[in-house]
Amino acid sequence: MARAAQKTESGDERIVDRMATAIHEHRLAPGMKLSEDEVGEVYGVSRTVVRAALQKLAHMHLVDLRRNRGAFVAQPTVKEAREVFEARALLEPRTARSAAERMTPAALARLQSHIDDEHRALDEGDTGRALHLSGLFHVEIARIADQKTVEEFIAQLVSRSSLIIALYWQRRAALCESHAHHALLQAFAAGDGTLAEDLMKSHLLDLLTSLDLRERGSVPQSLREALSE
Amino acid sequence: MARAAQKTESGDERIVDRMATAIHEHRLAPGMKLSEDEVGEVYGVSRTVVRAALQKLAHMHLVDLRRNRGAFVAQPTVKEAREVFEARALLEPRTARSAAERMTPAALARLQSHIDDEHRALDEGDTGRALHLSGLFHVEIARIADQKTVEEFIAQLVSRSSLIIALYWQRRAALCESHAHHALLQAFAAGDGTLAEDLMKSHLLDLLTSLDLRERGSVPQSLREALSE
DNA sequence: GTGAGCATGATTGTATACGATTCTCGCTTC
DNA sequence: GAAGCGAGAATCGTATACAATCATGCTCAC
Repeated sequence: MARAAQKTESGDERIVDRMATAIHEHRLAPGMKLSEDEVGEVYGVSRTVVRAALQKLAHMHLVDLRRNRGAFVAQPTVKEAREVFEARALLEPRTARSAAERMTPAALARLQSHIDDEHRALDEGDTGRALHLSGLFHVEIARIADQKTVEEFIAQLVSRSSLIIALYWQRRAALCESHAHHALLQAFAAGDGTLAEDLMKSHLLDLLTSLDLRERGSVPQSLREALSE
Repeated sequence: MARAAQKTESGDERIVDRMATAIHEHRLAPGMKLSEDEVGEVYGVSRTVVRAALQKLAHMHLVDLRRNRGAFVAQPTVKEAREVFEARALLEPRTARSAAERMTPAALARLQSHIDDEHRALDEGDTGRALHLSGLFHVEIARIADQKTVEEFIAQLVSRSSLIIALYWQRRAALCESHAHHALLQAFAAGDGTLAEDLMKSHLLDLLTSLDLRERGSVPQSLREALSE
């Protein structure tokens, strides 16, 4: 997970990466059915490896595996959405502080390039990809903090945030995000851990308030789903 | 994960539970090879379901999956051990506070019964089982806090702590743990969130200092392993 | 016309089979 | 005698086949 591109990427890992990216970029919508045969045909592999990939995605809470029913792109509930951001609030601010204290010029450059990529994607109108890159910014911070364990948690939470945003986003201004990231970058450049921690805290709060988390569940895509739970 | 015993537990889940328990209770030692054929024979299932189970255990960092080499009970490094306890320090104190604020008589009783079970196991000399139950105490707190997302993370970290303790434990006095848990219980009973948070913080610190985390790797179990890395 | 019951098709769960990679161990060679 | 090498065995990775479960649409009774 989040490891540098390993040349011999075991079959299913390739599929996990591509499907995860598709979900992050909102090309696979929440609730969509992921038939094993269909996925296998797309990637030219058998159901065996598809099942392994789907299981890994299920562990990340990106897909929902229902016994004897199949795999579906996850549909986080309002409660789950809140919990994800509460968990992020516990983990990320302190991690940002650690990152600031361990910052190096090379790491700073990587963060800057993430922001640049994000802006470029935004200019090209590819908001899905911009969102994905925006998430990677957060994961990169955890990596710089040299906390692999926390990094994995954050990576998972960022992933799930993608789905949450797809379902509950209400505000148009995606620009504020870039501003927040830019401010963080400056704190990192200054090596100001306290500032970085505070900025991250308010950035997450800002993200949370930009969601419409009034109890209503998601807009059911079919009558069946509206009644099934 | 951590769900109430579902009657129709999909084949591999049964194996995951039993193997995880075996690892938690230190019946499966770190570094031990887990041959797919062998495991399948033990549980009377085919390699297909064994592979699924091993994959899930790998996601929890309880087993280490090496491509074309097989599955092994994980051997956390010193660095990993530190990271796990740092992550716990980020998550658990605040979660304990939440739990204290949401405490109910029924939840309090469940915690008490956990402690009782732990003492009983200790009296019977089953330190492995006592350790396992001691971990479940922490997970139960997260459940009471009604934070499923954080609960899953804590469950994983507690699991990994089991392996870490198996490798790096140096202090005999397992009793201090029970004392800490008892003190926590009283804070919960009083509904004192601040106290619970502080107690949890120092409890985790105490756990950490009871480990011998000087750089030395693990004691290799075979000459081969001593030389392989 | 409506609703229950059943048969059929589709999809997942599990087992088995085969090819690929790694490990073992005896043999050759220096 | 020790190091390098290669054939055989063991183990893993993937594909395929079959069994179990669920969804769909029909028939038929009311």
